[in-house]
Amino acid sequence: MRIGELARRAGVSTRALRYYEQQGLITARRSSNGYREYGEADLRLVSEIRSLLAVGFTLDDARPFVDCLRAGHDSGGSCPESVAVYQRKLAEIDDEIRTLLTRRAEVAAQLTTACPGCVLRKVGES
Amino acid sequence: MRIGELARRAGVSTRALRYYEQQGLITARRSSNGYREYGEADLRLVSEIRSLLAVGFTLDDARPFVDCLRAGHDSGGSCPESVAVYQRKLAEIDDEIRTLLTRRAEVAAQLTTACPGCVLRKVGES
DNA sequence: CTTGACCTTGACGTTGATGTCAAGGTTTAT
DNA sequence: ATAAACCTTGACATCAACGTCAAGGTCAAG
Repeated sequence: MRIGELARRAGVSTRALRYYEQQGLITARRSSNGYREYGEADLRLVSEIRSLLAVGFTLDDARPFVDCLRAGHDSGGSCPESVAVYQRKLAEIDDEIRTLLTRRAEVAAQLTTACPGCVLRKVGES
Repeated sequence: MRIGELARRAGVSTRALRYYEQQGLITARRSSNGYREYGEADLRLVSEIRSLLAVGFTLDDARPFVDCLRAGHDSGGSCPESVAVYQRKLAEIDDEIRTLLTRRAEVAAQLTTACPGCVLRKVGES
C-alpha cells in the first residue's frame, strides 16, 4: 500500500509517516516511480508508535518498541530495552504527579489566603 | 535602579525582564541616556511573576496579578480576576493529575503484561 | 585614552511533532 | 487531453519563555 492508504488505516497524517521515517522509526520500499510502498507489518509499527505517543511517550521512547517488533517479537514491549523505557516512564510520570500535587497544594493555599472558602475540592476527595 | 541590579535582586536575567516588558507585564522609566530605571515596586512585581511561574502559571496568567498589585492592592491575588485565574489553574492542574494517573495505570498495565512483577509501587502506596 | 562593566535594540536558536505551503511529477478516470 | 487524486522533496510556521550572539552606545576608574 502507498502512504495515503497507510495514513488512513493508521489514523495519522502522511506528514507524520514521513517524519517517522526521517527519525528512523519506519522505512519504506520504493516503487519504480519513487512512491513509498508499505506492507501490513508497517501498519503494526505505526499503530505501536501511536499508542505509545498517546500515553505520553516521545518518538525516541518508542524506538526500542519498534525495534522489538521488527526483530520479530509479537509484542513491542517484550524486549528488555522496552521494559527499561516502561520503567523510566513510570518514574517520570510519578515525578510529574508529585510535582503537580505539590503545585496544587501551593496554589490552593494561595487561593485560600486571597479568598477563604474559594478552593475547590481536591481530586478524589468527596 | 537599572536593569542589571533589578535582575540580580529578583534572581532573573535581564533578558527575562525585557521580555516581561515586551509582554506588557512591567514598564520602566528611561534615564536621559535611554537606560531603563526601576523602583522598589518593580521588584515586587517581578517577584510576583516569578513565584507564579514557579507553580506553573504562564506569563499571561500572571497579568491579572500584576495589574492587581499595580492597582495598589497589597496582594496580587486579592482581585477577583486573580481569584478566577487561581480557580482555573486549580481545575487545569486537577485535569493534568487525572490524565497522568490514567496514563500511569495504562503504562503499568502494559508493563505488567510484558514483564509481570516489574511494576514499581504507585505514588503514595506503601 | 582605554579597559571594562554597564546598557541598547534586533534577531535567530531552542524543543517536539507535526501543519501547511510551494512547486512539481505520476497515475487513473472520463 | 485534461482534470482529479495521488505522490515527491524542501522548507518555513507553531508554542513559551527565554538564551545567546551581534553590533554598538554610555560611563566611571585608572
